Amino acid sequence: MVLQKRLDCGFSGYQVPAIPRATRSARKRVPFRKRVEGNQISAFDLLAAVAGKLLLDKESAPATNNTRSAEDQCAVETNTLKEESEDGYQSLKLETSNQDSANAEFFASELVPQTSDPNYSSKQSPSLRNGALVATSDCLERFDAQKLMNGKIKNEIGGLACNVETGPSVCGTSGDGIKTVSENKLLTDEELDRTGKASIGEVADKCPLEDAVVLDVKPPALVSSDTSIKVPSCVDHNPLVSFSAKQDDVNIVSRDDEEKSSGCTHPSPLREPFRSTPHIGDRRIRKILASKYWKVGPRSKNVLYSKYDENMKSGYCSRSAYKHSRSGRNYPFKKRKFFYCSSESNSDGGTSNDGISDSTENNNGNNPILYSKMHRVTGESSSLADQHKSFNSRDSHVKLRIKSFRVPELFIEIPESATVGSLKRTVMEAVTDIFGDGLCVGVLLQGKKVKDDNKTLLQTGISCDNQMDALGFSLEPNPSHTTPSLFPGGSPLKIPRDTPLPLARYAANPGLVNQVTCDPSLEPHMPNSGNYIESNNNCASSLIDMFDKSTTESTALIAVPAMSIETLAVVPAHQKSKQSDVAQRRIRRPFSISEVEALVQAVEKLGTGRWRDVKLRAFDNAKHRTYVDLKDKWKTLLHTARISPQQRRGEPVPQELLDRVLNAHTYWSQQQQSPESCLLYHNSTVIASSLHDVDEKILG
DNA sequence: GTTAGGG
DNA sequence: CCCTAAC
Repeated sequence: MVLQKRLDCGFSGYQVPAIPRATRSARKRVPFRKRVEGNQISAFDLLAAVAGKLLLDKESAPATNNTRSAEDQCAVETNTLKEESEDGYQSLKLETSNQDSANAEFFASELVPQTSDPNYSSKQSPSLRNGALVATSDCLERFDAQKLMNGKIKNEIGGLACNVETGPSVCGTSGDGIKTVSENKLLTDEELDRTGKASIGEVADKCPLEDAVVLDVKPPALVSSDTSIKVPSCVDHNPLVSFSAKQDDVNIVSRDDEEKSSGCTHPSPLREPFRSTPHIGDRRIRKILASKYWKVGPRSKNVLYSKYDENMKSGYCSRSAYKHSRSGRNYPFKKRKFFYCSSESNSDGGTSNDGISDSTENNNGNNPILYSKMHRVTGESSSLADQHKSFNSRDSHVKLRIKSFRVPELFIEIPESATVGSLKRTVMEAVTDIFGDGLCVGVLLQGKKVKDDNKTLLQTGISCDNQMDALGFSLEPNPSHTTPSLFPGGSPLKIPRDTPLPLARYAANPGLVNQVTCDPSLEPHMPNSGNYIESNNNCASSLIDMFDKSTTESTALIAVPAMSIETLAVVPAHQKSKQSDVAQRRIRRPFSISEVEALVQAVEKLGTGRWRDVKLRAFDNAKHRTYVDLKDKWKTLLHTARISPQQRRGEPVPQELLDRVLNAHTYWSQQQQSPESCLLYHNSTVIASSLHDVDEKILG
């Protein structure tokens, strides 16, 4: 049979924007909308997702009206970089960045000390516990919700790690309006003007809370590299609110390759919103997202594998994730039904994720209006507020700038015959899956994960004086599923099984015929005529093994990690054991045509019932295929062969192979019953060709 | 450890 | 793919 040749592409990142080079050079802004319509892969979606994610936590941000001032409008710049990875694969790096730091800034708001009071925490959205990083970009505001929705954002997420670099530091006291020095001169007056127009109120109006609820929009995941987002510190996470900006306002700015250094992307999970502080950090930090290896479970025909970063291993994996992932794929953002500790958090208007608050010059966090609003909205307890206040007054701000987010490396294998469109869809799906549901941000200080969300930055050691290089951020799975640490007193680990967890499944579009697999280093392989699925298997297996390894070792799952390692660490022994008891379900790896070919050939020769031999003969090198798998596959092949083509799903198996399956099955069935019929059978011209090996063997 | 079959 | 009974 003819197998399609596949192309393997390694993606170290996605370049969001496909902004025309020329444009970029010119540093012009490209209307967001335009880009979207441009059928770009979704830079838009990606951005939206990212932005949304960062900005909102729908769950956590129920009702906030506040938004960031219009002034905060930010432009997202995109940078397209092409990289050549070591393995020779082409890597596409998608980076978006805000062009104007002045316009878009990503600030890390201080963490608000939280009380240990369980009640308190329960009220908060899980993500809120600490300072939230909220990044809101004006530009993103509007499109966000809808776009995001359209963007199919999925729940599960892998972890991303990013490093924060210290950017040009701007230190200011809380009182200072922190004005970021714009590195870019890109903004035009007009732009600036525009930016300034939107008022908070307007924004709020635009984004009614209800909408958010109704839509159940998930915070988009984010990711854009080099994107600086300014978020009012007081901004709620309410997606709607955040995205209230007009579309017009949203611009993608292409930026020159000036700052390519940033290859990082980082996500900021909204899940853990920080209570944004009115103050803005003094420093601007550039976060670099280190790409990790993400592993993606195969979906239907297409399989995307991404490497998961070791860091990510930290354990964001969960078996449950796998199962959930199936359902997780619904794009319409489902409202997350379950909140970790309390469902209240959802309704809690107070929730705000503010991790990074965007501050404009005005809002430095000092903006009284925003401030008050924030409190009101968040509904923080007075005590908390007080703490907050005091904290702020004496504390200097740490200003963080996220330079870029880097999408985890993904490897895609797709037939040459696949269309570009299918490739795009596949990639898009992979990306949306990854960012899909929410990401939470993990903070790493000098390589160590900062677990205590209640500690202040100061207490944690993150201060203006610190080397920001030591600060890193990682993307973690949605906290709502995992954030035990947030509830010191409670038992975090309850992960309700019945609760629909967002899953992440990186499945390729079902409609696609492409098979995406991993293997960067391998050349496209053709099935061998021999029984062995040689290189093919080897490659695949090696990759898979790698995946498996990382998965098991790290405990991190590809898709939706249920919890982080740390989380696990704090889990009670019994719970832990419980988890460990449940072996992780293996990732689904659809059989390729070449594998089917090999299987059929082996079975024709060896017969059914000798799966171990079949395994050794044809899949000895495919470590991930057990004889049970082969047996099961044969079973399904047989079933497939017996049903009408219309009823078949998945990557179509050549009829020829199916015919051989039926013939072999018939033949061997007869063999078992009456060995004598063997000869008779062999004479049959129908199977003769396919069974000639068998003949030889038998006859010989 | 394999096989076979249901889930 | 998982789980298990049966061998």
